[in-house]
Amino acid sequence: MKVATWNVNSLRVRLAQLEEWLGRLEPDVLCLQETKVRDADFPVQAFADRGYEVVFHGQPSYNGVAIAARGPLTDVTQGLGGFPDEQCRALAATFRGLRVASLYVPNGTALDSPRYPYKLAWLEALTEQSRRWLADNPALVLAGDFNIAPEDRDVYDPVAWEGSVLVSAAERAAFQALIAAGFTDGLGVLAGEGRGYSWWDYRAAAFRRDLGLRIDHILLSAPLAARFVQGFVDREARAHARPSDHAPVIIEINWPPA
DNA sequence: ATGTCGCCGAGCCGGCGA
Repeated sequence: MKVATWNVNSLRVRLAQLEEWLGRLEPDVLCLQETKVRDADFPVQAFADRGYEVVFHGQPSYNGVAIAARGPLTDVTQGLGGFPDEQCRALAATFRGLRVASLYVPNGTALDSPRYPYKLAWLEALTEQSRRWLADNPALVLAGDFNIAPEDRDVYDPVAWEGSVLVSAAERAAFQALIAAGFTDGLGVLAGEGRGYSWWDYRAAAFRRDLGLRIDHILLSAPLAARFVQGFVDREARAHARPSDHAPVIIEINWPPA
């Protein structure tokens, strides 16, 4: 089974690219972030035409998450339990026995911004919710834009970025606390090849110069980590005309068990 | 390094968030 995640930075703008991408990569499940579309305006038909069911949790202008799959999605839940949030950043569903969560972790803006403690609180709520999800179904995938580069080697210039949002010690500790709840960072276990950046700023020709960060992740619970086959960042999508600033991450796992 | 996008409300630009 192929599981993918992509922060599309506006589904409406990226829809044609996404349709083309579905045909090229053929994921079985795809988590989307920053759809920026109201539920009433969600382009359900475009997914149906490609053979995908889709569930979504959106709002105007900002945020918005969705999950598309080649088959029925059940037990759909929005948000993180016990963490009231006006922002649409979390959505979970079950597909072929696999529990999948599409996550758009708050950016945080800067360490002195009020959005920074919100980000840390959100991550703590995610870890708590992940424990509950695992208790219900040990086959769990957390996929999305985590807005955290876990290690210095996930940053093009760690010295320049030291201490800033996306790499700060508190964010990395929160990420490790989530991992410690029972996950493996799908591409994070890879070295060199395969462990590419997933986001490049639109400014300063960052993609052309490969000034990127690895902030989009697919976390696998233990039973799934044992079934990991391969994975990569699809840089081709970032090289497309009028791209999202994020590239998709896709992994293959041996699922369902034979 | 403040250079790019996408969103919105109200235009044909400016503020906001990433």
